[in-house]
Amino acid sequence: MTDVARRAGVSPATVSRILNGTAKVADDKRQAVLAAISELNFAPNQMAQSLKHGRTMTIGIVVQDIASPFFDEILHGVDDGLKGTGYASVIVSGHWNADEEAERIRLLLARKVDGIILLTGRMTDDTVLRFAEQRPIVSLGRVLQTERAVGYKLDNEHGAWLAVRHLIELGHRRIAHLSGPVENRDSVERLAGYQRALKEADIAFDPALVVEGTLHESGGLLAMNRLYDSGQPFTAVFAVNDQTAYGARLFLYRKGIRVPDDVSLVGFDDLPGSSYTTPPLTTVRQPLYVIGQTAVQSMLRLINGEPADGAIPPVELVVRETTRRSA
Amino acid sequence: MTDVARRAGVSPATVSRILNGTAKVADDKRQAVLAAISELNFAPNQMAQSLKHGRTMTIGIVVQDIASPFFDEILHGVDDGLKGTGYASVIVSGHWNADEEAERIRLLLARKVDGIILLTGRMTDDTVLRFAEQRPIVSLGRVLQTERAVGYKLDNEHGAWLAVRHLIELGHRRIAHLSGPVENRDSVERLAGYQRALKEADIAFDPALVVEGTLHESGGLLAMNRLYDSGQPFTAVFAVNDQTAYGARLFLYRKGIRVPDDVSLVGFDDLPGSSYTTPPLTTVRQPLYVIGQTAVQSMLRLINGEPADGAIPPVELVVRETTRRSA
DNA sequence: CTGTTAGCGCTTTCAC
DNA sequence: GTGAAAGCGCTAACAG
Repeated sequence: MTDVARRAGVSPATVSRILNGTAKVADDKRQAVLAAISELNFAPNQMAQSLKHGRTMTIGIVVQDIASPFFDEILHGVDDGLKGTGYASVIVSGHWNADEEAERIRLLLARKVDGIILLTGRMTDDTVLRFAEQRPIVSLGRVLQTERAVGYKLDNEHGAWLAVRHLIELGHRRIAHLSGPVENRDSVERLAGYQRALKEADIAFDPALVVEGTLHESGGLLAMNRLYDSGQPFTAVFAVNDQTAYGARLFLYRKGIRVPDDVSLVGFDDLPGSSYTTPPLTTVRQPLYVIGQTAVQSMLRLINGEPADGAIPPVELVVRETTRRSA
Repeated sequence: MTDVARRAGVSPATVSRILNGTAKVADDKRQAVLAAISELNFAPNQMAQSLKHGRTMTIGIVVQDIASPFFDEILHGVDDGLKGTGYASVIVSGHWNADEEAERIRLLLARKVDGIILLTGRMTDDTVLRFAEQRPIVSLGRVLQTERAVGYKLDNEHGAWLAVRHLIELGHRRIAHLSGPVENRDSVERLAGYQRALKEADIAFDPALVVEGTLHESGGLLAMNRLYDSGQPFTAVFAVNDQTAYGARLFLYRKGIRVPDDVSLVGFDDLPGSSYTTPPLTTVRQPLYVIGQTAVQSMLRLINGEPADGAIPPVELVVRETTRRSA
């Protein structure tokens, strides 16, 4: 910048003023500076600007798994939300581990990100709130509402209830559930929704019909395998998420059990791939992309000291082709 | 840091020395400083360090689509490769558009990233080389080998050849190809591999059997639809990538055409989801994860002024359950 | 309107 | 071994 100033015969301050439109500058000097800038191919050092201003124009995103279609779709929304704002994002992964998550957040804090978007995870709300003292935090998967932290929560219980009620309306009574790990909040909430739907239909809850998976395809396959081996009769399966459903689907295929002719299958998430499975998966849609966008908007408000609410569209049932009336 | 120094009764310089192990410090002072650090919950401002050192410990990653399983898997490798190196990544998307790509790179450059990893894209090699004058660049999908830039290239032609030869060995003669956009290098190389395999087997190339898709599921479905409507007989389909194959698979399902009983299907990429399609997809495996890791390692070498080669494992055919002997 | 000056938080000679 | 001082590239307050 000093070079530019010298070349244009002005002071660095003037160059700065022109760059930022901070004050009026005589036209001839402006031209000279602009010329010098392009000749020198100059671009301001954002790092120095950040040091000065105390803001890095960077926001940190904590996902749990960087190669998951679930987080991907949210990141897509985040990316689009950030577009044109001048902010960039640095993405780190907590790998579903509270300690690692905290570690990564400290990393982001050391980098002086202007805010942190936390996509689910295993940390306690207290820990999150403590971090929020340093930087504003927007978090998915928890209910938070302070000056420095807001949280969004999907209605997992309701979503699961929608899915199971759909199955019940189709005449199914023996409805199995491939659940997620008990440590996972979303999973237990979905289990609760499953149970409520059964109860409302006066169907007795049978623990033998609930098998725990891992939220991944492989876990879904294994869980389905165990359910099958248990010999329990069932005509429908509600999987805790789409990936679990994919795994279950494969097991069923291997056994020659047709979907939906022999058993109906419902997932949860509506991942992008779910409209292209064979057959396309009936599932509960989470507005992943919108969640990402909304999180960014809230973050921007928080950064500017404005209040942020946290309204996202509700979950909804998407009926495709893996469910049908019970024989 | 000044606070820490004051509290410990030493100079800021000493604190710095302890933090970085730059020089020997008396043990009592060291204890005092360490104590002060933890009492004040102090962490050095990376921004200031960067300003001083001229390196940000950040590397920029340019993908083309942030919600694609293909880039995701590479990013996964990148993320793991970065682990423990002190570097963080900022990911931006070029959306398969040369101008946008250049724009994003300029953004990264303004942020003073220490290097840029370019995952495919539409920019010319010349443009890349010009950017490489400013920061080291590792690029996927092009052949580059200079002091400041290295490139990796998958053997698309060979991969496609493997896929089609497999089909031919199974007795197929009428093998259709769902291709990608002609602007896409990878796609035309795969088309070339398809043609070479046919030629080697003395099967005449029939342009009517090649239909262009978009590299996405929807394009695969449409392309398959057009092929079907054309009335051309075929017993096997080689799709330019897995996503195209997924789309094709769905169309076939809708028409009641069985895979692999009625038609065989091969993809390209071996996305994580491809082992869980119904049935699991035969495809050409690209070592996506390893590519990501390798790119990081090369970047780190480049940054340190060391030479970097660019060796990645070869593509290989993964035979699963969508191909079978022609009737 | 514009130049001078100070300082963001850290590291690194250079003396002592 | 340790402190004082200068400086990374920029911006903002203060004079003029």
